[in-house]
Amino acid sequence: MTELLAQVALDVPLNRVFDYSLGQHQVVVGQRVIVPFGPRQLSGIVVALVANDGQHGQKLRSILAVRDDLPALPSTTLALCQFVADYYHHPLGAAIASALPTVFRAVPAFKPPAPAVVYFAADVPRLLAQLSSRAHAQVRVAQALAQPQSAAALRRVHAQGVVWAKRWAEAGWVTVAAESTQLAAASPTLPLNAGQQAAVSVLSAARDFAAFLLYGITGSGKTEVYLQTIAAVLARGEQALVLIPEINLTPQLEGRFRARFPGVHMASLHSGLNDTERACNWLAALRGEAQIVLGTRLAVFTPMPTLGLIVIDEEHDPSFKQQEGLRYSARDVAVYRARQAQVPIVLGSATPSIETWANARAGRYTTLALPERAVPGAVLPKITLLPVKKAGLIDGLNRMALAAMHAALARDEQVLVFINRRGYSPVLQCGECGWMAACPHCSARLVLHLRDRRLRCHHCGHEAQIDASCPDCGNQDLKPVGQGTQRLEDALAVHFPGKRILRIDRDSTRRKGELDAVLAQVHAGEADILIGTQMLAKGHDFARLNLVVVLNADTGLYSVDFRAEERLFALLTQVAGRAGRRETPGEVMIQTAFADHPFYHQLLGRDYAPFAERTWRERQELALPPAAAWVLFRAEAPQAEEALALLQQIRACFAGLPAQLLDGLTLNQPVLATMVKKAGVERAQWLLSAANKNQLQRALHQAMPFVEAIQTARARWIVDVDPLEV
DNA sequence: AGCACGCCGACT
DNA sequence: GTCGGCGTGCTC
Repeated sequence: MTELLAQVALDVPLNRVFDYSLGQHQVVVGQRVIVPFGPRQLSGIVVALVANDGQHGQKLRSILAVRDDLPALPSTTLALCQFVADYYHHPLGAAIASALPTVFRAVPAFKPPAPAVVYFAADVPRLLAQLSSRAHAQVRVAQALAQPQSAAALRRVHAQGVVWAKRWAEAGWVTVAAESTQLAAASPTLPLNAGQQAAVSVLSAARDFAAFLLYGITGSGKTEVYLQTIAAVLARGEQALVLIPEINLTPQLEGRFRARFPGVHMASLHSGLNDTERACNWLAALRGEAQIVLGTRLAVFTPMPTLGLIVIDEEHDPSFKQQEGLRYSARDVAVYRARQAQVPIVLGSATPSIETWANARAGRYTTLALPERAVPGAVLPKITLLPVKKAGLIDGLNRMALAAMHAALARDEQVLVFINRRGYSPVLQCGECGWMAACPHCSARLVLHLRDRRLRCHHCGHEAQIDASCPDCGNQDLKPVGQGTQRLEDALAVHFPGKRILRIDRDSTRRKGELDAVLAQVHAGEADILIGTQMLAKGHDFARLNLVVVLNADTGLYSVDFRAEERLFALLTQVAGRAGRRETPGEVMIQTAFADHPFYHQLLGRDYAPFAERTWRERQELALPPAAAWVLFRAEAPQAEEALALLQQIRACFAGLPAQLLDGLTLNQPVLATMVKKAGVERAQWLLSAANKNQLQRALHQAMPFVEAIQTARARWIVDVDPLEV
């Protein structure tokens, strides 16, 4: 009988698995094990059991422990991780690690907390009769038990509250019950318009794999379509996986789902949860107890034994692509997973990514259009373009924008001014010689933050004193150039005396909970003018807000990044969605120097389709994704030359491929990164372009072993398949 | 990625 | 004389 070895995937940056003898342990594939690894111990997942062919000799070590805090991962989850590892050219162990909650990556066994319970005394007088009337604290706790009380609530009544309640429970005077989900009445199912009805019918009927683009303008009621489709999935006894962007309005959407499905076990998986909550929710999904899983991109890996539907809301959102480590696209992984699990997937957006658009127009995805707003009579906000002429601007604002703001404020409405630049001004410049304050660690300007009288680098966090005079020529006249949120706040305070101005950016909402507090202030009507960055673009629904002014939209046009226009369209559509969500029509004023650009023509047309079509044609003409497949190698080193040299070596690994694999590939030259120096290291990148993803993957699979074998002293590289930002 | 081993500067 | 800097080498 041959001895079996466990192949264990470990979260180390080595592209292989490690073999261990089983020792005395019973081991199955998918199980979590603790193994010795050099001088330390690591947690890993058994990915295969193979016969020992004796090739390891004395090197073979034995599994130290099998953890039963986690059921063996299903083979489908392992297969999904294997696909992700192969496609993104990342070690399997790292892929599995990113699929697991953090507690299952650590060596100690995870101990789930005791389920939350409530204490309750059905007969308080009988309980009180047992107590000495002089035991005032006990009496207070007993009286509180007339209502069901959580342990935390009892502790607030008295430090010993829980201890006493447990004692009384043993004596039978108090009952202990699981903290049941509040069985409130379900929020009503909303009536559907024709488009929504058609979408729900098609989606509810779909079995097996099918991909749908739910293409609905802002306010067209996509969420209601998800909810009613999910209701059908739950009725079949299947689980639904809902992926949402990484933004701070997860609680709102979660609330809406919970309200609709009050008795349904819903597990959320997002950054707002602590490690324990996340592990518990994840386990509930794995055991099939959680019927709905709602989470950000990391939730795409959650094992779900009876998965019946995947929903990706705001599928165009860049946060679905992980920007470090394993650089996966949760949207693309989700489509693969839907195919693997033979279930339908819905990608919803008002402004679909061009990738999804191309899939839809090629017939790979079925388009379900929601052309009308869900609330009858609700109108789209009016969009006006305002010219930016240096002479015509007052503190960066067009006269008409100022006039519209005055009018809106006079009607007691709120105004949102959207500016995508934090700080006071983005540049501090010498009026004499042109010197500008620059970061010593990055090839970037320092941003002037006048509030705390500091210069700050937005890329590495470096801070510096404001120079009294120009370090180059000694001139005392250093001027802030350009406008940020702080400077705008100062300017608006002068223009609108007495109005309450609230600035909402990363500087003003740095600490946890601060943003929620500020938003609550807005909802309570404690602000007249809101100044916001990107943060405010998404989701927030302010009732009294009808005017939105966008200041520096143009930075998205004529950008080096070919996806900038696409992002700007999505952003402005979302910003416009902030205005006039109720009965009053909203107004959006966009200050631009390029009013003639086809982009604005199409934005004003309020129809994404012509923009998407033009963009898709351009991508085809220029062979840009998704009309081509890209992989980007990034390298960093103390000196840019070393990074470039490493990229040349990587390039050589591809240049040496056989001719039939080179066909359709474009091997560009390594170039310096847009921001060469960042946080003290110098960076360069090399782009490899292929006619399609298959060709790219074939070349990568041939060449990557050679790339991984490159020995470098000081330079590091990473690979980014389907990069979002170039 | 960690962590150990291994050879050169400023301290009790 | 040692404490400790981080270069490079290995992990079944």
